[in-house]
Amino acid sequence: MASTVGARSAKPMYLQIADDIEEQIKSDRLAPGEEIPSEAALMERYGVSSGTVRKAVAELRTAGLVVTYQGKGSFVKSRPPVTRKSSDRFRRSHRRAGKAAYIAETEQAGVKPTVQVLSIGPVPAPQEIADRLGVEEGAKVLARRRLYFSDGTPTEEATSYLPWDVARDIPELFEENPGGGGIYARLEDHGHEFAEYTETIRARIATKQEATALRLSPGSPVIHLTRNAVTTTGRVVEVCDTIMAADQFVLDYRIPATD
Amino acid sequence: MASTVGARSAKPMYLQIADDIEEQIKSDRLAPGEEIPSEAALMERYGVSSGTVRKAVAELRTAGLVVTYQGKGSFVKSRPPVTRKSSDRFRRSHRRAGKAAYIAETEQAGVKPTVQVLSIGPVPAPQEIADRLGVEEGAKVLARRRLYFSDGTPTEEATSYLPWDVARDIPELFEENPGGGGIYARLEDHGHEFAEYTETIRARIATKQEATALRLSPGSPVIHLTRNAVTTTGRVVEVCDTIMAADQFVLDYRIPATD
DNA sequence: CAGGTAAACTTGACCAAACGAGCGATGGAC
DNA sequence: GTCCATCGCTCGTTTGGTCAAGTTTACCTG
Repeated sequence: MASTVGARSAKPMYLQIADDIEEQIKSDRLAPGEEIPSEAALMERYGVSSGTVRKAVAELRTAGLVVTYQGKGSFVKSRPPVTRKSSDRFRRSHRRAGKAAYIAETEQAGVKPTVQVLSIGPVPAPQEIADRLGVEEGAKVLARRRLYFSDGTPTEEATSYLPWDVARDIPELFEENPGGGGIYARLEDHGHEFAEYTETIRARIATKQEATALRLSPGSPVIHLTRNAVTTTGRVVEVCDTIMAADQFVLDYRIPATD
Repeated sequence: MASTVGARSAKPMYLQIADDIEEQIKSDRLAPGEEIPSEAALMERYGVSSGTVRKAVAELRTAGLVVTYQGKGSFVKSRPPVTRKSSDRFRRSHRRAGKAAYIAETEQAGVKPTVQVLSIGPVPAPQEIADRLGVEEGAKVLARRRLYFSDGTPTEEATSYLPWDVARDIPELFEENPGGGGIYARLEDHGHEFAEYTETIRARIATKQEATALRLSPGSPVIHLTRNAVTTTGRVVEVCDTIMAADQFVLDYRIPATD
């Protein structure tokens, strides 16, 4: 495979090299999981310095096309099955069938979902969470923090916050496995009938902590989704704060036409 | 302001310098729009080489905290008023009051919205659009491409696609200004009564073209939102494909609890 | 004062090199 | 066969530049 990059081109060398490799990835000449040429090989092939090939590889990382490991090399990112999160995942019928929302949503993606509970216990409510729950900032709330995996890859980190006066009456909420249908089923078992769920969506670049938790390259985008679970009395009995790897999810919503 | 960075620290110098500057930004010692020290000044202040300060500044760019112009310097990104897109923006009452959806949504953000029409005319329908409109790929559809600005800053690039047999009966759709209430009002005037809007949300890093159009730094995240406007007969009479600067928008959705 | 030009300043692309940290294969000792 | 040390390969951090491209400031002339 000869280099087709000319020194006379107006485009910077590092972009030309990145484009070449991107083209190979897009045309499957470099398959997902396959290693791209090492820095030394690229330096020789394109006749440029180490700094220039590093900048090219950094471009590919920024574009989300490769992932790099020190001492190993750079690999084409595999494109995982995408999970669609639709409104249907909160149907009571799923819960009655023993399925928590995350089970319902990953089933159609054909991936094996697992969940790792990171912590369960009382915390002081951060400002935004307190506002949403209608409690004082710093008030005691129950936090359930967990990491979701699809086919062994971490895709989502989520923390549910529940008002203490609601949580303390439901012992399953303090267990790693809250039982069939998840915590929403347990809340319903205790008389909290849901009227609606509101979701707030933001997107940004992952923080260092998030990138580590979700095994993302620095600079990767994440979706930040915050959900209120609202009962028929208008009370918010759970706020779920979620960070998701953006390339792993598609969110679907339906908005009825109203006057 | 003395440098507090020690050579014996385990953290790489470039990250320490980036953290220092980030701390100044976060504590408003460097205000939005203000210039951070030049590369030469940072080199002298921290006693490091140009490559190291450049790497530090690149970190800040990746984190979305600064924007850099060749020949000028690096500036703290201003944090613009955030526009919330909620379900309410599609209310018929807004349209009857002469407001298109984008007017309704920017009003509460206190920003001055403007729109620049980039092109209006027939195009062959791309695959995903064709699938959504229920036409053949490549079929003739009307495309209305525009750029939205808040307070003079581009925030969103949107293309509406309408089936040709629907569009050809509505002359206003071929004009830059389709009239009060926007194209949804014109579609309703012609008997297309809306039942619902479906929205599909993705997030990713902006392409080069998108970054240029929205004046974003390379590596900035965008929200990709695709909406179907569905009539009471179940027909999709418009697909709107939108790329939004992620830091400028918050999306709100309500999901009714159903069985 | 206004306009043009040159100099100074700033970032972008690129070079060449050194050393540290991490990974995996290989070979030798037990 | 297992374990450990060594070596070669790979990327991460850093140095110390040069030249190109863009912006701003200073100076000179009309």
